[in-house]
Amino acid sequence: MESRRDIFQAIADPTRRAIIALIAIQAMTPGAIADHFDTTRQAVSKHLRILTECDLISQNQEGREIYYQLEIKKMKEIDQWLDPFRRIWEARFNQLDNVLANMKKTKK
Amino acid sequence: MESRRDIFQAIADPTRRAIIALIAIQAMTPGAIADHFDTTRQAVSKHLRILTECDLISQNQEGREIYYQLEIKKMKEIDQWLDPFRRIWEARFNQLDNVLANMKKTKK
DNA sequence: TATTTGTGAAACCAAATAGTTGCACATATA
DNA sequence: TATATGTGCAACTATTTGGTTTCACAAATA
Repeated sequence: MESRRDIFQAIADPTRRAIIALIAIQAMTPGAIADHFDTTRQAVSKHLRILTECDLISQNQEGREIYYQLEIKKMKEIDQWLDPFRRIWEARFNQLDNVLANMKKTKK
Repeated sequence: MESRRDIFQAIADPTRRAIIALIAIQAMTPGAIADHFDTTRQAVSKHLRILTECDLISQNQEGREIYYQLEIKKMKEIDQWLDPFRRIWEARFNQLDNVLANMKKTKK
C-alpha cells in the first residue's frame, strides 16, 4: 500500500538512524545488523524494508546472504533540503561578524 | 507527558516542514500559518506545540497575538548529524576526481 | 538426503500520530 | 459592557507505527 516512502519519515526512527550509521561504514547482512540492537531480526528486517522503499539503502545478494549498504547520494537530499536554512544561519553569523567589527571600531 | 521531543521526529511530518519553511522567512501567528494549509487552526496549533517542544521554534507574544519564529540554530543539529555522511560523499567525489584525472593522463 | 542457517512476509497487537469538534479564556473593539 | 477575535487545550477517532510471533523457503552444510 505504501507506494512512496519519505526520507524524512525514514530517518525519524532512532533505530533506523543507527542502522544508517552502521552500514555507512560497510555493507552488512540483516543478521549482523540485528546483533547490534535489542530488537528481533524481523523488526530490523522491517526497518530495512522501509529504508529500501525510499532508496536510502540498497541490497547486494551473495549466496543466501544479503548485504545492505547505504545509498550515500540519497542522503544528499536531506542536505539539499537544509540548504535554504543554511543560508539563513550563515547570514546571521555574518551579521554577528559585523557587530563584532563595529565593537572593535568603537573601541578604537 | 511528552518529556523530550526529537527533531527528526518533528521534521518527519510534511506539514511541519512546510510550517518551518514558512516562518523561516518571518515570524507568523498560528492563524496566519493555518491560512496556508487545508487543516484546521487547531491542527496547526498542535504542530506548533510539537515544534516548540523540541525547540525548533519559539514564540513571542504581542497583545493577544502570538508570533512563532524558527530557531535556526536548532536546525544546525540536523546539519551536524549529516556531517559524517557528508565526509563520505565528499570522499567519493574526490575518488571520482582522481578517476577523471587519470583518464586525462591516459589520454595524454 | 537431512539439517542448519539466513532471510522475507504475514498476522496480530499496543502505542503513537494527525486530524477533528467543542470548549475556555484573555484581549481587542463596538 | 457586550461582542468579536486569537489562541490553547481536552476529548474523541481513524490510521499508522514499531514491535512480536509464526511461518515459508532457498542456500549452505553434515
